[in-house]
Amino acid sequence: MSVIFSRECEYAIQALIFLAKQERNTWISIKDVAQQINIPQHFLGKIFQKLVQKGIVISQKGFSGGFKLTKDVNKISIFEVVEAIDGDGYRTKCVMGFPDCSADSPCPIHNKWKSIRDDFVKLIKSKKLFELAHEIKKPGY
Amino acid sequence: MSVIFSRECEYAIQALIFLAKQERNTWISIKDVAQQINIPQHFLGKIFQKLVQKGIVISQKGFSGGFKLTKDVNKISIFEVVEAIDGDGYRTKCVMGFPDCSADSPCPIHNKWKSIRDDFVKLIKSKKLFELAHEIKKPGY
DNA sequence: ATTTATTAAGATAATTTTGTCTTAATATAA
DNA sequence: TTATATTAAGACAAAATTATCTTAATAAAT
Ligand code: SF4
Ligand code: SF4
Repeated sequence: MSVIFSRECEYAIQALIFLAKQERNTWISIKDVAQQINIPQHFLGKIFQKLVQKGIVISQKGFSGGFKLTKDVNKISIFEVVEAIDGDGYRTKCVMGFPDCSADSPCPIHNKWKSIRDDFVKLIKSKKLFELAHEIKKPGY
Repeated sequence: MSVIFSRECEYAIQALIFLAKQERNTWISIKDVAQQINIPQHFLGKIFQKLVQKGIVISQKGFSGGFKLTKDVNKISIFEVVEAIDGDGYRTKCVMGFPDCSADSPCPIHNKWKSIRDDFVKLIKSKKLFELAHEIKKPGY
């Protein structure tokens, strides 16, 4: 199992960090991305389709087409990517899986959990692709 | 998708909180637990098998058999339950899914993430079934 | 125009997770 | 000793997630 994000979402983040490292205003093909960061090509294709729909990347069909980011790399946060792919479940649902609990009479872990969760959301909102692209050192990046 | 723990693990936590609410030293049947907290009976059966193997509950076959907690309710933490069912992946793997990253040269989110994660582990280590059983108010509990 | 490299999209498949069914073993009660 | 209620265990099934394959649409280069 993954930690918090789905596999799909993890791939999205990794792929966008890769895109953010490339020269701006050039079309990068799925094939390139998938090969370089070593994730399944066609699965990534579908992920990119979602990201196009959400306005995070733009696509160009045909010869020497591909994808590029719509906004500047310092305007796209991890949070945005997660919302686009996984939605908000990770920050709205009960961590112990209790259904129908809206914390009107919170259990002994709720408030602390909420604070931890909020810290996490703050973290991924603050971190932009820019920073990660700049600093991350992985094989192929 | 669940938040952090697998469904299986969420069920385990819920079931053990239920057990912790029952009178000590009485055998509680899977059927009772499953019906009361509204989770699949046979799935819960397998979960309890794992918990028996890990020494968190003890089982008694046959007529008027069932399960009960081995230790006292204030000695079993959520952390213990999670380790038994989900293992340690949630606190050891990369949150963005990068393989082969042991944070020797940490990326811009690693340290903050680590600190948040450690807070969470501390939280679930500190909360015992006792507290939750005592305070949680859910239908059927 | 034709070829080629690409995304888009849908069908299919594999894997993992979750859930159900069935039978055997076992312990109690009658 | 027989009937009954239970866990144990394994087979099976359904659903969700992840991954692959195929074809169509499209755009550029020749
Ligand atoms: S109060 Fe407790 S049980 Fe309810 S949603 Fe919050 S963490 Fe879950
Ligand atoms: S340093 Fe960054 S990429 Fe590496 S494990 Fe930590 S969070 Fe993941």
